[in-house]
Amino acid sequence: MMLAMAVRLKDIARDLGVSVVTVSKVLRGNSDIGEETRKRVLKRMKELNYQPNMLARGLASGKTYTVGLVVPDLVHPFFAEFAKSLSGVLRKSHRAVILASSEEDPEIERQEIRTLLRRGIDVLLIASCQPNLRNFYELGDERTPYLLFDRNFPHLAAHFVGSNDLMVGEMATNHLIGIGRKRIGHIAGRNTSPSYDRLRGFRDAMAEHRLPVPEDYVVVCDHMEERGDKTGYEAMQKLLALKERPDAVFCYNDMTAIGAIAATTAAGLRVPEDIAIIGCGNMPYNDYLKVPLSSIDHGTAELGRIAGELALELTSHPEQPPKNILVPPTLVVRASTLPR
Amino acid sequence: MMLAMAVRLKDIARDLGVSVVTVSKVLRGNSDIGEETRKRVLKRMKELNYQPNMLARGLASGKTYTVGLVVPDLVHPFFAEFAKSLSGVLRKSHRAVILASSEEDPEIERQEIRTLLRRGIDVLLIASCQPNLRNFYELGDERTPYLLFDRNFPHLAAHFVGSNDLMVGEMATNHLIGIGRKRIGHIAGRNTSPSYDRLRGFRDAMAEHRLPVPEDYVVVCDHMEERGDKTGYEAMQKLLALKERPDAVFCYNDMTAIGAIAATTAAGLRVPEDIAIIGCGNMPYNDYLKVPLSSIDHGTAELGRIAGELALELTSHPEQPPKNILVPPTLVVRASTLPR
DNA sequence: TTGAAAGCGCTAACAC
DNA sequence: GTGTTAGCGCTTTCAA
Repeated sequence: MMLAMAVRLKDIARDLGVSVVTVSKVLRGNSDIGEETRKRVLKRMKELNYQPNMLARGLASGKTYTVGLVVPDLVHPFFAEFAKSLSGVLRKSHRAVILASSEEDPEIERQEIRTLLRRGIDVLLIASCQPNLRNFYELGDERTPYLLFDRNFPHLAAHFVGSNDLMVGEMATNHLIGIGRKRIGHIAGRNTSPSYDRLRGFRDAMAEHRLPVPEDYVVVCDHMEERGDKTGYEAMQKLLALKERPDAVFCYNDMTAIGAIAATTAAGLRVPEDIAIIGCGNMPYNDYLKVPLSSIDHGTAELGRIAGELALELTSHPEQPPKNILVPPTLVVRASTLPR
Repeated sequence: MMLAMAVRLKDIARDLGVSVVTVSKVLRGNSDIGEETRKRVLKRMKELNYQPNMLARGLASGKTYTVGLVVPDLVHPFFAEFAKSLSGVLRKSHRAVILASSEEDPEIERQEIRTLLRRGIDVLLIASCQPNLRNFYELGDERTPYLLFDRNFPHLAAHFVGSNDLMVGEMATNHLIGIGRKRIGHIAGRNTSPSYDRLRGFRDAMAEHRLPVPEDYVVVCDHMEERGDKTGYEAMQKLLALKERPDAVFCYNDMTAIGAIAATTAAGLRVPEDIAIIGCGNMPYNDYLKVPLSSIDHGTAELGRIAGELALELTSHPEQPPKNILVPPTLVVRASTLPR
């Protein structure tokens, strides 16, 4: 088989007796080209199956048609689905996604951001695992626009796309109150805006119904994402050990809730009769669990779509005031929070 | 705040009164540079936080330090975990991953392969959703080495990394036989090498124990990945409708098995007492299901690691005879296949 | 040990 | 409409 070297604009120009610039203009749909020339060029391009070299184009034009994506953990269904939805949007606009996983490690995140910038991405999307803003100073020095998702930094004037986590907390809590529970606990995350906001939503809803939240009814944990079931199990044990234990618990995410349910049944109690439990994320397997798990769905695919569209907009109009897009969540009720 | 333009080799060269070439050599650790010069250059690079422009480097050298990854569905935990593990390996070697999702659509896959090649990746990793070899002809024309994973094409002399799916089928089936089952069915996939191989393993194991496999005991399905639970549910209904229904079923993957269990219990039968069911993939939530699900674990993280290492090797030695690396699976027993 | 020259494949600005 | 010139930031080759 003939192994053809990659075809270049130069080859087409030579074949047709025109200049490289003319060919380049046709390629980019530039209008100041004669109809006849355009046809000949396009024909030859097709014949040779010409594929533009994006490195060269990027170097010359400063636009790479590439988007950088940094997630804390690709295995977490939320980030996987977000990435999938995002890449679908970008594919339609002929953008590629360079993927980086920070493994919830700020130092790796920092390194990955650097690597991405070196590659000349047009825009960066990041769900940062930083507890502070350090990694963003580096970004501040660049002209590359960026967009936060899932995890916000209110003090950073940056674009953000995420679920409305205040509503998540309120919605979950109001649902538990609505099925007649009064002693409601919360297994919370740490150091991320969804953690803060869901907790705040929880407190707001409780306050509104004049229900007390004893200090030890809120268990704050690390590692909600990676081994959430273990985290949830241990957190729930603390709640069960309280003198007056809760009759309902709102868990930061579904895996934590699964662990919490396991701890509850291991202690000889029933879900939802003794303790109702709700999670967040609405994982596809929630229906098939030992106790089908109620959850707050934050519309992951839509988040990915919106983030993709905003990212595209930023590539053409980088200098615009920060947008803050919050997608409202929805409640999905299953057996784990059925009324008594 | 000072917004610095990106630092270039030229800037460092000017500051130090040396040539760009000298700086470039220091950057790449070239040995023919004086110790004194090297130190000065490195110092200045650090001071200015120099980051090489990978586009320019790629264009000039032909090496991009970038790997292309094409998966059929990023949301499937197997591909998500594979991608995570792979990107971990590549990060340590300062390679980036460009991610493309084919959505199980051969035409999208074809487009994505083209896009990746335009970007000058050093090596391509792909779990192809093609039923045939069409998309690979394009690859054959290029000098970019590529490596198949998860899904093999035996007639294509290409590198492959995957689980030993023949063993997967045998292991699952032997386990079901080992707990005393004799009428064993299989819910199978279509058009992919894991489907063929698991089916073959199933048949081999049955034949070895002189157990019959009636034709309608093998239900071949599409869409095992995306909505596997629905697929499994419907396939299981067919098996349940048989005059002599199976007393055990080996399902292509865990989601299918979950659907199969749902269909079984919906029909008023018990798992595992009436029908034992085993899946494949060993998803993290298998422990928490209504019926904890036995499964074959194919060591996804290790597959990703191995694929990453082979990919790196291919970037330095592209022309080597195709390797075929099969990782042996392991059996994980849970309640869904406990002996009566 | 260092650097000048050439070029990777493309685009931007401007002349014709 | 089309082409010329210049250059993106880096590497490669080869001469000094």
